[in-house]
Amino acid sequence: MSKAEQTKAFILKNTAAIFNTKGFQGTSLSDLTIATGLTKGSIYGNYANKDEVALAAFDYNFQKLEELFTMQLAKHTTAKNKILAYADIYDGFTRATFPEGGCPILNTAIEADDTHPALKQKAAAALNTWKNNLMLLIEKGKLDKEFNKNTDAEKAALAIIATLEGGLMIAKLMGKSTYRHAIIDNFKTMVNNF
Amino acid sequence: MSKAEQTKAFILKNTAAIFNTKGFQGTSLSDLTIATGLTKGSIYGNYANKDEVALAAFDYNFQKLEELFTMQLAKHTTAKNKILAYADIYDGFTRATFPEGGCPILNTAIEADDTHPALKQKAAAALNTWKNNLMLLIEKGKLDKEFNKNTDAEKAALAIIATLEGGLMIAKLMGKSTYRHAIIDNFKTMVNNF
DNA sequence: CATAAATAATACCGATTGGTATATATTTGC
DNA sequence: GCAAATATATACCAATCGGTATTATTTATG
Repeated sequence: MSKAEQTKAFILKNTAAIFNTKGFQGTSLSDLTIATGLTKGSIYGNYANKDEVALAAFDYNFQKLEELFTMQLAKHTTAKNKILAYADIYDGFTRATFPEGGCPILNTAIEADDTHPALKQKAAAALNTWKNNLMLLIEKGKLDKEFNKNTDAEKAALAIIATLEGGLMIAKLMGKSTYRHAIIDNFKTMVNNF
Repeated sequence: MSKAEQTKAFILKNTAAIFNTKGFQGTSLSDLTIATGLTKGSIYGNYANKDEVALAAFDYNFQKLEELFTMQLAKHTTAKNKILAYADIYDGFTRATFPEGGCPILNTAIEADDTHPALKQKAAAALNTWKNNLMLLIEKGKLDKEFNKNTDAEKAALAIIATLEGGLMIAKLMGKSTYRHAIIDNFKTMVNNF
């Protein structure tokens, strides 16, 4: 890895969480220089502008999320249990393993949908990836007789994402663990009914 | 209504949608002067600072949302049908009746949860109001034998909000009407199982 | 109609914004 | 180990940020 590649990675590692917490608009160039210890000149030597850093930061954050998903899902063998594992992941969004600032897809979707087409597209692509992975799991579950053969995989995948993201928003906003548990319970019931 | 009260209302009417679309950080004082045709001096004569305008704008947006809810729910008599009416409201979030920029609770929750305690608190209070209204409806539905007497009203209310808000995010991000319909279908199924 | 009080416009403030041209280090290949 | 290429820091830019003191203009009142 060349020096430039190292620095680019170093910048992402130290700023991705800031973008996910403060948002694109809320993150300033000086936030980036403070977090990295680098100067503006150095950052702009590696990225063309703030947009490029933000887009790369989104990729970084989404990749971390995917790694977390992969790791947690690997603990289970059946399709249904793998899907139920999302409950544990989102239930534990306060833990260090979960990206700081919450779900990057949700955060980016809400901030960028009316203001930043490039970021919006990134979020949309990420959500689509997630949806497709869920659909594959659901189809597998149908083959293994864990889910009803009449279950619409796409519909189910979208319902899962909506429940998790909406639930995450509520849990983070209200800070009540009873709410979080209630939502998780409902999620499990839903999955068990597929 | 005094001149000052008129101007304050005028400012809100012309800027609330901007805050809901661009967010608090994304909305500048000059956005406000352009949208109102007033000068900075005039705006700061009616509001102490940008925060005060933003907080009032949230109240304005949430009130509009409540009016929309009230109007649509009034079209139905039974508790279950009133709850199902939320599907139509959120399904039609692209229509002029729905606040421009999406759901103010969702938008504010995501932007402010880690950055702006006062706005976060407004969003939390709004969500709590909504949750309580839903719980009353669910309890009524239980009395009227529309819902199972074992249904946990709070759990059900939280599930409704999570599904709607998560679904709204997906629908707005992806822009696919089939996704929107799939989420609405799932919502209806969920409510029918309460 | 005159006057006082309330409201809005003007003109300004320092700080910060994202961004760049240039100079200085630091790597890298030979 | 020395050049050439690369990477980082310095110093600067105009524009905009949120905010304010002061002046001008309305508006209400006696």
